[in-house]
Amino acid sequence: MRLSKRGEYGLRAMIALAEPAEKSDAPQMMQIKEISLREQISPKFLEQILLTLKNAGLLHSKMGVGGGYYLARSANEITLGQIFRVLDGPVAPIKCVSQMAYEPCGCPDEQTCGLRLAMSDVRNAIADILDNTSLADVTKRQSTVRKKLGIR
Amino acid sequence: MRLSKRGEYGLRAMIALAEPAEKSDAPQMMQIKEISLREQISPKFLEQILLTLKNAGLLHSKMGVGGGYYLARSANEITLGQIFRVLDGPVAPIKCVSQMAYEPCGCPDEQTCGLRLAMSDVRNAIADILDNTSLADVTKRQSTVRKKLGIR
DNA sequence: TAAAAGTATACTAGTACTATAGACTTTATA
DNA sequence: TATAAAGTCTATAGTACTAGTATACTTTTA
Repeated sequence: MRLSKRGEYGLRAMIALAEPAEKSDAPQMMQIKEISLREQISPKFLEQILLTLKNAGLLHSKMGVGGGYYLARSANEITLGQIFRVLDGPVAPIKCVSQMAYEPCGCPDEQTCGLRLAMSDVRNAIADILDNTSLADVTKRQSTVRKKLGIR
Repeated sequence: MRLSKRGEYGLRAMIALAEPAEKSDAPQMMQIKEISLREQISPKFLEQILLTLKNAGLLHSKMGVGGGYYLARSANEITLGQIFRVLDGPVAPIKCVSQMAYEPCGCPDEQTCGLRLAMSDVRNAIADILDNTSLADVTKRQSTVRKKLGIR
């Protein structure tokens, strides 16, 4: 049940972009280099990932000097589920329970397949979290934890 | 978030072995060939999978003529989580939230890493289902569905 | 017009996945 | 006691995927 590096890096980058800049509440524009440095990700690899996210409509970019990437929508309108699916594909552990990419899995009778029933529960549990957690939720939670620990 | 074929086949096989035989309530002994035929799995591949499950202590076997595989414990003492972990490894989507195979994931500060907090929720949701669903639960649910649909 | 920054593809080394093959061991039974 | 049925064990092969590099190109600003 693994999140790929692409997925991990993409999620980290999106969270970084969702963090409000110091003193300001506006989401920031950041450059590949900035993010790659801060999150310790190979800049060339990150480049690909951000491009994918951009082509999927989750990021916008500005080319040229002083350019960079920024969120296409506000942080509370982008969910972890959206990002995950772009980079890592369907959430479902097995195709026959996928909402976004259903395919029969070859069991004799799908309706009564016990594995399918159980995996369907798993899919729903994962999707429930990922689709109901926005980037804003994540950054909010981060700063709550920081405050509680007295950090920064 | 995918279940591998090994995991899928292994789970299917274990469920098949947990289904009580006709008229009897005792869990059955089945041969590789039987299971592979019934579940449409390459017998040689299934062989490996069952061996792994046996070496992990979830199955017992009888060699020689009239031999086969049978569950090492009763169906309500074997959970989907146990089977999953043997065949597909840790449940956690990212190593830094794994209970069974923790490893740092390289974020600057683990305590306040937003991705980690979210993925921890996901891990717990998956583990909660997998570790609290026994083979007996699965077969019970299967037969309930069958009854409701008036099948068999 | 030069440099900064994103865009787009192609490529590659390594690893994991999904099997397949073959030789070996154990057991029942004719 | 020989034979066949059945599990055991290890090696290997083809393919796909992963993670990352490389390179050439376009856009924008100063």
